[in-house]
Amino acid sequence: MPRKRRASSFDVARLAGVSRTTVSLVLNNAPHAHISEETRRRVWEAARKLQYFPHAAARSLVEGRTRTVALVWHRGPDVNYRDVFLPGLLQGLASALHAQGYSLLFRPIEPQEPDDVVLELALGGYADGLIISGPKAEDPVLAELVRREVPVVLHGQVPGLALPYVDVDNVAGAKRAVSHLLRLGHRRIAIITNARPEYVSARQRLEGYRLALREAGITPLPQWIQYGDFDEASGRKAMQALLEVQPRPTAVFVASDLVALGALYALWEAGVRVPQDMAVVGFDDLPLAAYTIPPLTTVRVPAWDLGFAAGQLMLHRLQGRPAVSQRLPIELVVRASCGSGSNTP
Amino acid sequence: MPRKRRASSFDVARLAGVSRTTVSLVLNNAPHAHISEETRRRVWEAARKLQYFPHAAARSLVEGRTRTVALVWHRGPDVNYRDVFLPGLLQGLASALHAQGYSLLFRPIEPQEPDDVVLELALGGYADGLIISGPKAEDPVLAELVRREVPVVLHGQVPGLALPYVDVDNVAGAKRAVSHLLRLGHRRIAIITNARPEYVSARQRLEGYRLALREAGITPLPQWIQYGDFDEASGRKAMQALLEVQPRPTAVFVASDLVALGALYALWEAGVRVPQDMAVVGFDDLPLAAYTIPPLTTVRVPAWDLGFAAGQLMLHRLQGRPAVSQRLPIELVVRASCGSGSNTP
DNA sequence: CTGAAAGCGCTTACAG
DNA sequence: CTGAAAGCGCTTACAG
Repeated sequence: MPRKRRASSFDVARLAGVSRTTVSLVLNNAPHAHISEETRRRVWEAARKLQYFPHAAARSLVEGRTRTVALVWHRGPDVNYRDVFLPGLLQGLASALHAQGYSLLFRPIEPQEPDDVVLELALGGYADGLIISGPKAEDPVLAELVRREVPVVLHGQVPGLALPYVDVDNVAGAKRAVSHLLRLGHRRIAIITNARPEYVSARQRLEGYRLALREAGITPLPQWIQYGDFDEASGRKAMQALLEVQPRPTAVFVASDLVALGALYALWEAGVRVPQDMAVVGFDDLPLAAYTIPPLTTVRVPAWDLGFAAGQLMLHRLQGRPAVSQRLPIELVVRASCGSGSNTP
Repeated sequence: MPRKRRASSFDVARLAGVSRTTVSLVLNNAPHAHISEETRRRVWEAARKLQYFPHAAARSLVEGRTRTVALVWHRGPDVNYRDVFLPGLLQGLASALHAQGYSLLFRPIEPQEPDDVVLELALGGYADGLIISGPKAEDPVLAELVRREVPVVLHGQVPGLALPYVDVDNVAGAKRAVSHLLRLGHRRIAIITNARPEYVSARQRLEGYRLALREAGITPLPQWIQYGDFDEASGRKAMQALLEVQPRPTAVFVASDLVALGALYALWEAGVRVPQDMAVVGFDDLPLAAYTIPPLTTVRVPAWDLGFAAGQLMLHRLQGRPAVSQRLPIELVVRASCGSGSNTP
């Protein structure tokens, strides 16, 4: 048995007593090849014995595809925020890809990197398709990729771009959260968004908030609407502003768990009890949400499912099947911070 | 300008009026090639104009290496725990690799997957080397990889294996945390480990705890030592046990922020004030540590640095340079939960 | 049912 | 200083 050198199809062919053609046909389960059971058995046995794996580069070269998909991870102002979802997203994505024999390349892009690097991923034969997370509408690379007919799936929506995407249903999620507060009897319900209004997700979650209030016949006061900026510090500041509003709101929908963490902190500092004096609902359902003080009622964002859906979408695109954008459904996780759940995580 | 078809070195050669050899020599900055400035300029110009990127598979095939490193991410009982560090680790790793033109393949391994898949990564030419996270000492794949001389770097130590690794200095970190509590005047200091004693990191952090106490002339009571199990629930349970101990400890070192989150929760439930009635120090410095109630004093684990160091180690190994294991230094981040920091995050 | 041969797109000795 | 040619390890028509 060879120790260092990897086995080639030639070695397998020799050991099995057949040609390299036959080895390839058997190992790839070629559909139209009529090969005897006995021959197949011998080839598989030889491959196993030699620990033979077809060389990826050789196969890529001849097949004209890499069976690899790249996740393009733009570093930007919201990267810490998205980082929380990266593990789930990556593992869901990998799961979809591996099921079809595809590999996953992870490619973070620093702000100062030239546009070329994304193009190179596709044109240099590093990946057959790109999953792009944190896309920007104005990004010229996106247009260039479309022009070169590179298969692309976006993680997060970009209005005005006809590219397939996966995302959660932000509007429905926010609406669900606020409806829950309304059902608990709250009328003065404020919002702290997850991000500044330039961000699509922030606008959509704000829209869900407005929709829920409108259905209840409530017009939110302008002071009820505060903008978060991805992190805990922004939530603390926004909550401090909210505490000044007269009459004080009795509930807040915070459209991000991280921002909500800062908001809870501000309430604790101010001696305002949650949920008695102020009910709080978050968005994301990070693992920590079950252990905030008190535990946070929140809207679950299924990171793994998003990754899996993105992978499926890409595989469909790569196989020429219709690739339709996915807006994944959300779910409200009721804990103690809204006043209707239990205090036990 | 071609739209769909990617340019090949042939296209570049024709446009620049030279041979494909010259194109390759120029674009790769071949050291011994004496080529006129004018020719170089023409080649670069043609490559730029055609958006030419050498085909990765073709290059891999001829060079006999992929310029790709795979991160092997074993899913196991501690995966949620390690997931918290994945974004930092990945991005640090990618940063080290990209600086040298290497790509990063992400490969999660599910528990039921056969051992072959890790071997295939190397023998099938998917990667030149493997970074293995969450390695197990008994893993037969590890031995096989060594036997086949596959370059491997471990994330986390495995005693008895002569493979290069990167890790934090768990002993020093724990010792530092406990020394801080001693300096604040605490004598009855308990510990909740990050994991069960089978885990190397749990044993090392416990050792740091013992070392610090010994230096202060204190012998810990057996009841002071509780084992966490990666998650918040285990921290809550361990803290509840600790609250029964008489006389009650005045401080706890919780060797994981996630576990500490559960411990803080148990203290809140029991009406025990932090830090007045019980000082708490964590380990990891997750982003949320600054916003627990009260903010958590903790030992920082530099995830990005660990990834970067792992990448560097691998590159050294791949270039035949000495690859020496790295134990990264730690740092104590003082906040409010220990009683000596400020309450402002 | 199986084999000999071409070719995927590069890099690299080797000639000139 | 530059070009013609071999070869990396596969897959796939094409013969037989």
